Order: sequence, then C-alpha cells, then structure tokens
Amino acid sequence: MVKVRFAPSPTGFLHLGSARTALFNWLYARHTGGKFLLRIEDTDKVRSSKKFLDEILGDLKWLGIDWDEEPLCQSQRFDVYRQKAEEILAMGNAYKESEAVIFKVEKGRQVEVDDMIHGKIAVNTDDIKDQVMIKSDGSPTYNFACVVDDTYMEITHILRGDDHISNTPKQILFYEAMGLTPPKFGHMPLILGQDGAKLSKRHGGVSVEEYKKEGFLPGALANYLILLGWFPGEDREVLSLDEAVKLFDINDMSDVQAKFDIQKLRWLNGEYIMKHKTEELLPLIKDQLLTAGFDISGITDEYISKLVDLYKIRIKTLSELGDLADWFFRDDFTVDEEGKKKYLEKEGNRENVKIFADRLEGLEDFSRENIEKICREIAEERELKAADIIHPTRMAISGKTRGAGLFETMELLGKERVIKRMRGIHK
RNA sequence: GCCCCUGUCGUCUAGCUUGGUCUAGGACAUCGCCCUUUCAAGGCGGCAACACGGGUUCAAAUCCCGUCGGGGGCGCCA
Repeated sequence: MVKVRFAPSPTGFLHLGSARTALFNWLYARHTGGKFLLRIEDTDKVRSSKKFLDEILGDLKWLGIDWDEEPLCQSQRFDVYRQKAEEILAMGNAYKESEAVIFKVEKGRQVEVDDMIHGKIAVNTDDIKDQVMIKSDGSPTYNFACVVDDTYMEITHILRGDDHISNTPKQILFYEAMGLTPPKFGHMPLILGQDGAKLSKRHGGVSVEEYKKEGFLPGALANYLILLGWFPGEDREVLSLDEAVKLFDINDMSDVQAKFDIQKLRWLNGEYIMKHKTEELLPLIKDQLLTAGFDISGITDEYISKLVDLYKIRIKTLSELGDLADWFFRDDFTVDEEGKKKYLEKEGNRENVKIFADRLEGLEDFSRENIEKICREIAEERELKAADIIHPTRMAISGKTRGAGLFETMELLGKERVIKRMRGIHK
C-alpha cells in the first residue's frame, strides 16, 4: 500500500509551495487508495510553536486535505534518533566530535536515485561531506530524523520539492547504513515568482492564510496549485479535488519549475465564485464585509443574497464586493470622481435625473421592469438617449460607473433610498 | 567556486517516450468585434513560442553534443 507523508515544520505559516506539496501527496494517496500521513518536524524547539501548527493544520483542512492517523511529532522521539545513531556508531560508520554524532561518508562512489519525476539522478559521494546525525545538544539533524521517521512510518513514496534533491543521496546513505531499502523519491519543481526567483514575500502573498483573507475560495486555490505542475489532460483546467483524485497520475507531473501567475488564479477564483451557490457564498461574504468594516447588523441574509446574486459574476475575489457595492451598505459611499465629471456635469443630465426621480415618486410597484419602462418613456418623450438618464442615475445612486444593471440595482436599493439619492445630487 | 535540476507564446501548458499527421493545439493575460444602460459574463476573431549553435536523418520542437540562460543545494536550519 502506498504511504506518503507531508512533514511541515511549525516555525511559520503554511507557504503556497508547501500547500502544493501537501496537495500532491494527498492526491497520490487518495488516487492509489493509500495513506496520507502527517509528521510535525518540530526539532527546533526555539522556533516551533503551537500557534503555527494550529494554523497549518487549519489551512490544510480549509484546502480540503484530510489525513490518516494522528500526526507524528519529532520532538517526542529524540531518544529513538539517538539510539539509531548509536547503532551506526557501534558499527563503525560514524564518529563523535564534541558530543555530536557524525556519519562517515564513504568516498569515491556513486549514489543513484531513480526519481519518479526526473528519472535517474546520480551523485558522486566525493561531493558529499560527512553528515551530522545528532547535534551537540542531542537533537537530530533534519536528514537523519527524516530517514528514521520515514522508516518508522513505513513511508513508501516521498514526494517533495526540488530543493530536497541534494538531500536525497545523503538520506539514501543513511538507509544503506541501517540496512534498509529506501522508499521511492519524486522531486517536484518549485514555484517561482513572476520575476523567476523563488516565490517569496516580495512577490505578494505567499501564505495560504493571506489568500484566504483576500477572499479566494479553497477549491480555486487548490485547483490552481495543482495545475502548476500537473496537467489533467484533454485541456481540462477547472476541476474539483474529487476529479483530480480520479485523474491524477504522477507520470503526468511536470519536471519544470513554474511561475506563479496571480492573474490566472484570479480568473479561476472568479469561475468558482460565479458557479457557487449564493447561499454557500453568503457566510463567507459576510465575513469579508465585517472585516472590511461594514455594518451589516440590520441587514437580512435574504437581502444581502440578492446583492450577491447580482455581483457574483463581476468579482474575482470575495473582498471585491465591498469595494464595488459599498453604496448598498452605507449612504456615504465612495464616488468615482472621473465618472462624476463625465456623467453628472454633462449638460442636461442632472435635469434628466430630476425628471426621472419625479416620475418614480408615483410608482407603486418599484420593480425593475416598471422602472425601466418609465426611464424609456422619458427618453422617448424628451427625445433623449436612454443612456443620458441611465448613466447619471447610476452615478447618483451608487457613485460608480460600473456595476450591475441599473434597473435591478434600483429595485434592490428600494424606492426611498433611490429617490433620496437622485435628489441628493441637486444640492 | 563545486554539485544537481531545468529551457515550447508575456504566463501555465499540449506535443517529445514510438522523428513526418505541427503552416506547433488549449488556457490566462492582452487587443478587436458582437451583445449591451456601464462593468462583468457570454460569443467570435487577432497578436504571440519550439533559447542558440552544431550534428544524425530524405525529414527534428521531437534523437545526440556543445553553448548560453533560469532555478535549487553545498548548516550541529528544516
């Protein structure tokens, strides 16, 4: 049975690259009916914290990743590492130096790795220094603990980032020293920033948490991350985790590093938003509005839902709704000055809005159809273009030059607020 | 410096294993048109790539060699 693992270090947030690594391991396990395990690499007592661990696990769940069995914590296995190192020492393959236990690397031979993604990789041991297994303070080094634990956990396949390629021969040497057969390795290329350098803070968001806050949907982020390095075939791009599990094939993974393209992620997110049911979007949208400082206490879910229905095809992230539709939540909405100049300063336009407002006063059933009818009637009577009524009116009620259709927007806002705002521009 | 990975449109990629079907396909972005009350969405179309140089071959994006470029690693960090 396939057994893979994801081994985060709780010394910081979950990086997009790590999330991608986790995703592919999970995909491989679920596709093959194997197990996906977690191992917490918290050997660095100073930098590790519970807070980071909770955040990382929370982000994994948020992305749709679940794991089998309880996570293994390295901090609780120091005795095991020391014992294994002692065994190697006893066999004469290591030596001690200032309390540290150091593995003796046999020179002049080749270590070969049959990488699942790259194919054969060969390294000469002349290029590998002797390796510390146990540090002077008694804690294990990364490479050593990794091998001891992967053995203990019976990991069959190790799928990790390209940056670990040079660790692999060192680890294989440990496996050999302990008389073990190494698992299969697969190294996936790293994600790069737009400028081709390793994806880092200066490229914008690098943590899953940041994208979550921005209003990206987990499905969209996971979908995008998966696409960065794996091609599902048949020009498929938008696919759920379930579909990805079915289609996943490690042989289709790319061996070339890819640049992170926020534009494509935004597009994908937009696709997910518009296809999502409004009722599923609602709680997420409300969270966004709340953090953005909108007071939505007096507004019903039903009412906000209507706004979401109107806007979900127009936003790429959930946080954009607040910017685009602040007029829905407050009377002191922001006004597009360019648009104001263009539509409200234009000769006759304010007058058109006034006439429109006057006629709307007497309208009983304030429906989009009726509103539109009146608008078109006025245009015809006065030989105007409907646009000369529509644009200034949109400016008057929303302060924006863009947004949902005017008549449905008016219906949504309600007669009273609409007329008040239309008259407001004459002051 | 040494070691390793890698190089198809601006970006993600299909094609490369089994050379000809590739005047290189799709998607994002971009540009134009249609629809239209704006913005989106949708529809249609345009621009745009085999890093370079040598081979091998009747024929190379596909095979071989070299050059150049990009990335990663060389910690008693993980």
